[in-house]
Amino acid sequence: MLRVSKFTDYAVVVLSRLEAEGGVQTAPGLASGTGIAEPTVAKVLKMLAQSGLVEGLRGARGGYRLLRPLASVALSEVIVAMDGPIALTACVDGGFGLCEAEHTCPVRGRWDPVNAAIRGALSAIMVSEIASPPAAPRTAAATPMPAYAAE
Amino acid sequence: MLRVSKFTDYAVVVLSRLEAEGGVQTAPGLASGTGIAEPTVAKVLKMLAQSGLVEGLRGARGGYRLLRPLASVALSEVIVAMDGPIALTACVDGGFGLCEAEHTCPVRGRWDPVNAAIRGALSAIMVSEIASPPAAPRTAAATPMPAYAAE
DNA sequence: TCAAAGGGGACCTTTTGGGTCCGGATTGCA
DNA sequence: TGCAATCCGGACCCAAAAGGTCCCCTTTGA
Repeated sequence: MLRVSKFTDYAVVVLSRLEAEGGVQTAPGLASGTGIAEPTVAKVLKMLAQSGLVEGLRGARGGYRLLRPLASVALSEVIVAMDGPIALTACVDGGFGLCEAEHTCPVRGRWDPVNAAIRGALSAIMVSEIASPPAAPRTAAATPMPAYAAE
Repeated sequence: MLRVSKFTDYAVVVLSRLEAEGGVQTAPGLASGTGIAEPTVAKVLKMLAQSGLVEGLRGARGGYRLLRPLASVALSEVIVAMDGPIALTACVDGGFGLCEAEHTCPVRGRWDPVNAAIRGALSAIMVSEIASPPAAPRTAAATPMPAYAAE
């Protein structure tokens, strides 16, 4: 249903905890602090480290450290780190040979502006805006939300 | 990976075909015209009919008819019709009792502005913009697209 | 030298998306 | 009046991906 993976959700929670505590935190410590199972937290942190959002420090007294303040980390970066590149359809930017109805498909390549719009929207939101519990009251729903049939 | 279902893709193709041909089209006819398997097309059309985007005419000489021009149908409507409501996370607008770490989770309810932003972006794009093959050249990438690591 | 921690996989389980099929209801046409 | 075409609403099944766990190796401070 057009949703991000749970890992993205976890990542935001873990990042939030990392910034709240400050300094170097261990994976088990973050697990108990967030209530997420430890192996899962470890996996999330590994992925975040590979994307350069956190830094892993090995050895005894090691742990993970935030590399950038969450106010400068766009939500899209976290999503890309956890879920891979943001593309709403399988036909991304004109790949060939994958779609059998390639010659008849009138939609080829036309999803690009849609992807761009989504990326833009997610790049405008910083992780700190959804992570900080006692944060400044953000103007909720800056974008006009049309009235959908709430299923 | 933050993508819509194939059904949404199919729906856009079918709607496009429906508008291109005009009048009443049968499900088998649309299937052969689009290259999509017939049962799948039928399923897509059923869902579109339930959402009021097309109308099903029963009996012999029946078929499906477009109810509104695609230029007035927002892409978000199609996505909602096929994939259900647009909500990036499971915790939608403060549901209770589902998340075990409910009391410790610092992110509760804070995804709402994100959802709103996505909805807004998808509501601004009309189906005709991605459906029509010889359409007017739309200003691609109206939103600044940050440079991601293309995986 | 040892223990605490991250690194990088392989592996398994569950969910769900994607697709097919069937019987029933409706309606135009011969 | 019967028949055939067509939509309607499910149930059902399969495969792929997500979600989660575990193991062993490397690194490093005490």
